[in-house]
Amino acid sequence: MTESPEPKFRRRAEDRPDELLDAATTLFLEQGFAGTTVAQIAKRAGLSKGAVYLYFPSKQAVLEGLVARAIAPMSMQILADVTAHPGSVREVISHVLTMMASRLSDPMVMAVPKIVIREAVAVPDIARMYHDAVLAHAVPALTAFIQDGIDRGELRPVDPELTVRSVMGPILIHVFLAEIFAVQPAGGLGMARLVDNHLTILFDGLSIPKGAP
Amino acid sequence: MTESPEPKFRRRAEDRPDELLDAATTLFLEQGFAGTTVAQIAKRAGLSKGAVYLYFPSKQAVLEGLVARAIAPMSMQILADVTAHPGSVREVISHVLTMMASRLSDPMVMAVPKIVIREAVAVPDIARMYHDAVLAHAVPALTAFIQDGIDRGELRPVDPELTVRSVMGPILIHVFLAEIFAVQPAGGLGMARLVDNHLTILFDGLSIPKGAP
Amino acid sequence: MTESPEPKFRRRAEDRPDELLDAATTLFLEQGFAGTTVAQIAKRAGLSKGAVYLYFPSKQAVLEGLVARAIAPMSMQILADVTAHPGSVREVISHVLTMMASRLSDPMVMAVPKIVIREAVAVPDIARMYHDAVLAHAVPALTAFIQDGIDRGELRPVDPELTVRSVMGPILIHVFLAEIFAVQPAGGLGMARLVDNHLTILFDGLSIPKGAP
Amino acid sequence: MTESPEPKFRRRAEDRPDELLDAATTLFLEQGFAGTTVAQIAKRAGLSKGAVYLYFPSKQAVLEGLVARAIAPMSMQILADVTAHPGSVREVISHVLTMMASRLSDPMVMAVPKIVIREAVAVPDIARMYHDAVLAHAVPALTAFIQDGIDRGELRPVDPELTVRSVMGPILIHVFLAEIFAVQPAGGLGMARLVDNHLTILFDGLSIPKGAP
DNA sequence: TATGAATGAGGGTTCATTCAT
DNA sequence: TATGAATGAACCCTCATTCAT
Repeated sequence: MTESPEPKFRRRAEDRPDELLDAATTLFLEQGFAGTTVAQIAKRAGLSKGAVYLYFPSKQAVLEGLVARAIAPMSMQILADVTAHPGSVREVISHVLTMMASRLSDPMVMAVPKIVIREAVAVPDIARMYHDAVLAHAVPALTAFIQDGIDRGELRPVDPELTVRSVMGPILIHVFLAEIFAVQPAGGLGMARLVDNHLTILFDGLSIPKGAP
Repeated sequence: MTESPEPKFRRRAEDRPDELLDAATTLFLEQGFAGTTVAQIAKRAGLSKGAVYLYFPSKQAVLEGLVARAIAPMSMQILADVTAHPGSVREVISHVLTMMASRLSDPMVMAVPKIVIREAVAVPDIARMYHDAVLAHAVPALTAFIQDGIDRGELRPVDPELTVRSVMGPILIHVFLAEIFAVQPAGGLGMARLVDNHLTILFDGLSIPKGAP
Repeated sequence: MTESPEPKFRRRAEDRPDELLDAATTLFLEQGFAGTTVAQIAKRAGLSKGAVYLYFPSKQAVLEGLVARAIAPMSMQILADVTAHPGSVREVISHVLTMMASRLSDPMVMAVPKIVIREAVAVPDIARMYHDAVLAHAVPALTAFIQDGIDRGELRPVDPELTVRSVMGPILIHVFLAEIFAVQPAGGLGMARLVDNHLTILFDGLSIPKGAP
Repeated sequence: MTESPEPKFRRRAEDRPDELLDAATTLFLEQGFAGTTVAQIAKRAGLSKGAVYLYFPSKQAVLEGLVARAIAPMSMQILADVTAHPGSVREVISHVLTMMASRLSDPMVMAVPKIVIREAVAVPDIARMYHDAVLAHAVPALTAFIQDGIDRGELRPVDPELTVRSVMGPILIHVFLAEIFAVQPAGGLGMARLVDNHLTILFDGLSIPKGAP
């Protein structure tokens, strides 16, 4: 085979879809789906406008593709975190939240859920994709995990399905407040401190124990 | 003939803006801002397209107007709830969350925050409006309230600012899961049960007290 | 009779058309016909938009009305100046040009011809109106007057019709250069100086007479 | 088959801008800028409406482009005519006026100044463009040329700046009378006769010399 | 594979004109 | 006579998509 092994200035065609998805993710995040033109995506990916249609049949397909690409690993991760519990409930949840917090701190990871939330109304497909691939797995897994903790006598006998909201909610709201409304605590995002504070409340409660001195 | 059956024109319509805002709220919610045309808004409000511009200088002004209209009462309510605390911290927070839960169950009340979250990226003005009018008041008020509880020895010495996330997060995430991804517990939305479950965890913690039999 | 004899704040209805025409003249001059809205005219005349249509059937009718109003006196004046010649050709033309120069220096007098020239292309009616009322009288009158001068031996045997251009052209171009392109001589408009200079050339020629010492 | 009969698309069309400018010139002339739609321009140039925006960012840019295109050669020509004077003042001016008259007789040449005069109010940019590119060069050049003639003793000691009006005015007014008001001498436009008549008056004056028999 | 000229439908906005009051 | 809310027809401009090369 005569062709140069590493052509510097020609990307390999099979990288193109990913490059387009990267470009689109950034742009959809910054400007919204409707506010982003195909030309902008193409330019940012270093292609011509027409070439985008060689890889995706429509602009909406780019959006769906970007969600699909992000979903797989995310779904895996959460399940892995929850399923493999090598310790007490508190230790596992502590680990899951810490992992989640660190991942959500990465703007590129946050990007896709934010886009999904924004565009779900107009493109119901992607809401369903996200639901089916992420939530439909993660929420039941967490629910089962909490049920397990109750069954084993580690946790108070709460409603496990509703308790999932208590476990995840504070972390998610923290991130959304910061991302959407730029509402941050005095000292910066401080995800570690947040997780700490949240875990204390989550397991020990806000109230000072009656019997304490 | 006692009254004209269908007046083609309505004159001196000082409630036209409100009718337009109602129409726009529904449509923005269902189709997004970009996906809604001025003609649709007009039609739903029973006007011609051009008449919209008698009341709002632009489509974006309709969006801003709709947010502005919703903001005032919302901001008042939250503050009123938090400021007037006629009981223990637990009682007040219980009351606040119950109120909030009941209000968020009303689709027309949820509509505006959902629209704001969706459109905040593309129209930063409305994110700022919402922040300034609602969050900038509510979050500090809650923070101060929690600090107060700590000072009075009712609450564990947590970080009050971060704790606000623990107080509100679960309720908000519950609603969002339901609204955006149609994720609901087995028995329906069940806001009352959610608040109950959350309050138990929030104040008493998930863990079963050590000293318990 | 109880009503006040001089109602201060109610203009008499018969003044309305003139007030509208005044307003329109200023606005058309500043912004062009297409660039002026009926609402602007109404506002400037102190009426409501709808009231304009009580006096003029259309926006274009306002334009035509404004031209018609200005045409009558202008046409009279020129004819009077030319027809009644109480002196030599040079004296009469000197007088006509001086009169014309002084009138053209008045912005409100210049306004209408400027508007006509601008809008004549799009609204052929007003070109014809202006032509019929002003030019169709003034040009032949001047032509006849020059022919007369030739017949009486006062003027060189030139083509009288073409000579009208030589008589009027310099003055008109001077004004247009100033009005449209803001091209003025060093010392300001200087209409008197222009007329002087022009008359000298017009009657004596630029060339220095051969027989002069 | 030697050639495709009617190519639906034309590619790599670097003369599209010129075709658009030609189309726009005709239409602006006939209907005015405001009275011409982008669709009309496109249709006349054989393009779709949207394609116009591939070549010009706005309708106004088309207007400016059309003026810019016409300005360059016009400015050059006038300067060349005036600067290179290979003869007496009378010979040069005779040549300049003849040239000018012949050029102004071409409707496509007259088109641009007419458009500029019409639209200068609404789009002040083009008045300035025209002034800077054409008048700011031509008027001073003519002024200097006349001053030169005076200095060399060929011309009467007139005001050279004002005299420019006397030189050019009659020709310009002749054209404008014809173009705008369809006022023509009995025998048609007759530019040659006009220039002749005007030159005689300009250099020798209307008056019959005193000393003549 | 890649380009970019070209299309054409559609949206926001303006405004002359009408009409109920 | 006077108002000004309301209409509806355009118009400018954008942009996803197509297609000849």
